[in-house]
Amino acid sequence: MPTARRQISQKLIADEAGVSQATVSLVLSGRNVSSDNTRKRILEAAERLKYRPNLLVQGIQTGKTKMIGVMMPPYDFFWSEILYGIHDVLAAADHVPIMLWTSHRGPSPRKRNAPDGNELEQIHRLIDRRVDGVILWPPFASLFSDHVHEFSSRELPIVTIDHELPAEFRADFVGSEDHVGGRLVADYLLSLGHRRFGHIAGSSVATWAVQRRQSFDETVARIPNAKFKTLEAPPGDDYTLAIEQARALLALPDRPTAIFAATDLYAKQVYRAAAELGLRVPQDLSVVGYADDDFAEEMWPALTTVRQPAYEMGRKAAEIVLGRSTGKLSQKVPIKARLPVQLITRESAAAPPPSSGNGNGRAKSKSP
Amino acid sequence: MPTARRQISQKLIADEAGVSQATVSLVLSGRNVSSDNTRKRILEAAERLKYRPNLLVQGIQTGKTKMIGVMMPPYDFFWSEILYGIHDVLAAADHVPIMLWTSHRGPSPRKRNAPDGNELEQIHRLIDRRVDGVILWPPFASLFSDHVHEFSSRELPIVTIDHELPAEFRADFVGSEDHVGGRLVADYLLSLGHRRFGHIAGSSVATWAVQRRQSFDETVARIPNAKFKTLEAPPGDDYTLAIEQARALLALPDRPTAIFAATDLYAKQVYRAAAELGLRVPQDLSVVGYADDDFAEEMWPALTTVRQPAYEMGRKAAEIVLGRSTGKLSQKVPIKARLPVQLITRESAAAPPPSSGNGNGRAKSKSP
DNA sequence: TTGTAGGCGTTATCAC
DNA sequence: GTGATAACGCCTACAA
Repeated sequence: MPTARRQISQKLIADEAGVSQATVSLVLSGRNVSSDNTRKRILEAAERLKYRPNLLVQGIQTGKTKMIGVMMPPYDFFWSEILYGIHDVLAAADHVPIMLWTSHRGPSPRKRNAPDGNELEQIHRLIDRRVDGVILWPPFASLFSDHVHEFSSRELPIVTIDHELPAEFRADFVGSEDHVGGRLVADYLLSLGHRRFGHIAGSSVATWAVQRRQSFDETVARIPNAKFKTLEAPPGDDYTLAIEQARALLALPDRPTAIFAATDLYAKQVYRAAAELGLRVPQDLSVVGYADDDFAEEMWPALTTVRQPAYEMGRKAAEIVLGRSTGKLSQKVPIKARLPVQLITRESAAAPPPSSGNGNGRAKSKSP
Repeated sequence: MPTARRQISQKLIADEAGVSQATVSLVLSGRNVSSDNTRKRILEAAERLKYRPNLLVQGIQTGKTKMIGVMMPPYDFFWSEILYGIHDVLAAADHVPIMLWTSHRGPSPRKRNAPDGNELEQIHRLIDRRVDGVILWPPFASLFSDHVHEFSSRELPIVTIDHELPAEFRADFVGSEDHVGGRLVADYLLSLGHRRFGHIAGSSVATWAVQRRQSFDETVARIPNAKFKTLEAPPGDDYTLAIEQARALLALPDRPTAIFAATDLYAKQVYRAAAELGLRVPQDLSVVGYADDDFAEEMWPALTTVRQPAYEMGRKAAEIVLGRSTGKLSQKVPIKARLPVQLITRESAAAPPPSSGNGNGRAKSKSP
């Protein structure tokens, strides 16, 4: 009968097997080719006692906790997919994610996405538990980069997703080809005959947003008679703002015939604003989103959008933190991984209405 | 210049402040009203050195890691809401969730939800890190209840959501009024005039499914001339099966005029099956879902469904584990918390078609 | 191959 | 109030 509420330790196994605790440690960790005899006794005792190693102790001993801080909420389909990717890679490597975030809720009318002022505390919760590295989602990385110094000053591996941190942080990055995505959309809309564009760009401090915007704008700007109007959002809650921006774009004197929304969530708001004005998508207004969220193909009409390989992005991010943590990834200069994107053509974009006074369909698009 | 790669410890602070390490411990943990003098010196030194406590050590000392195992994926909107609830309560209590699960992906055509055979390993990852308690989602709790013994035998607090474990596990439970939800749906459909029902019930081993089914069936069975056909799913992947079940129900000789889907996901499949047959919802077929997932109101037509207070359920679950872990919750008998549900009436249910040969609208529903 | 002993960064129990 | 000193459970030389 073991004393009181004591854990089942290697010491216990040692006693059972008649060896020293050190030997148990060696055998259980497989670092030692002990004699088959003692080895067997130890293994059996461990089995019998249902021994389980204490990774806390291992952590303070080895400096590795096999825990990764993941500051990212299950915000929507896209981010959940990324979480799946992270999870799978970590689990396969015998690591676990500690998932934290700093806003109370997610998107959709029922949710909010406001910072709650506890960013520093959350960071400290990770540091105090000595995670081996962290993965950060864009709003956090962009809004609270000061706090991120808490990580970098302790030389914790950092990977950001969809937002590049300044070089001083020495953070790795995983994203998708945002600089390609904007161009894909622009080319597509131009080829349909559109010449007046609106763009709901998202936060001006988020690199994913900036790059989508730039590549879109640049591509459109090359066409002589094309016009475009871009609306940015201030850092912070951009979702509720999107509906107002959509209304603003549609109220323009020279109303755009196509709107590029930098996320599918924004696109949804564009649909609403269009409906308010009795504009039909795509007959009166073409809309293109970004991300290929799960609801995109069920929107009505189904949303044309740019698909990012979310699950793979999550995997990649996890692989990088693990690589940094274990030292297997030695490349000094921060990694900037960009996975390929793909235009998913559905039903929300078509040729502009004939009366629109600019481009009017593929056939005539070359004769201004 | 501190030696090598040593952590900033209480010992260091002690040296800086000219006191013993023990005193530092007392002051930092606020367990002691030291003289204002030393207290100040210690606090300043800690600040200067950017000291951060090591919760790993604290964990092996106190037996509390302030980490909660959350075996639940960001499966969809509903489960993400629950995760938000859990997260918020844990964070407020200075705890963190370790989120793990055992299937590779979630729902939707792009996802799967099959067990991956790593359930035991995942459980051990939590135990090895000495979490203070665990929260389990239904598929896990119902499919792998054997493994759950790993927790209960170590007397770890267990809270299951939406699925009640047998008494031997001494597990607490949080759910919603599934026994009310089924009745709400039945009453509503009956009042519309329906008399022939189909029910896609989900797994027969999940208590949420069983209770929704029972309360639905019982309510319908009270009506003399009402018929109903219920299809269950075997344990495991029920999502891909739902479309087939929907087809089967609609192929019945006496085709149901209303189908109650035990989840919104199933309801979506019913829409598909109906579309395949050219049946219109709700004119030819009424459909009611369950959960009020985020896509429910955007389905076409908008889905009538039963809303569960997901976020609150998550909060409740976290409050219970915390209560158990800290001992503040002393009630011996397992808690069974059921939060209220609410019928959300939208557009997917209406009176049955006149030609349906059974009930035909509210007006005549009382004269058979 | 196996045992001894020191240390990891705390908390906890005593004395002083 | 404060300081030794012993745990906590394990890893890691270093010895034997």
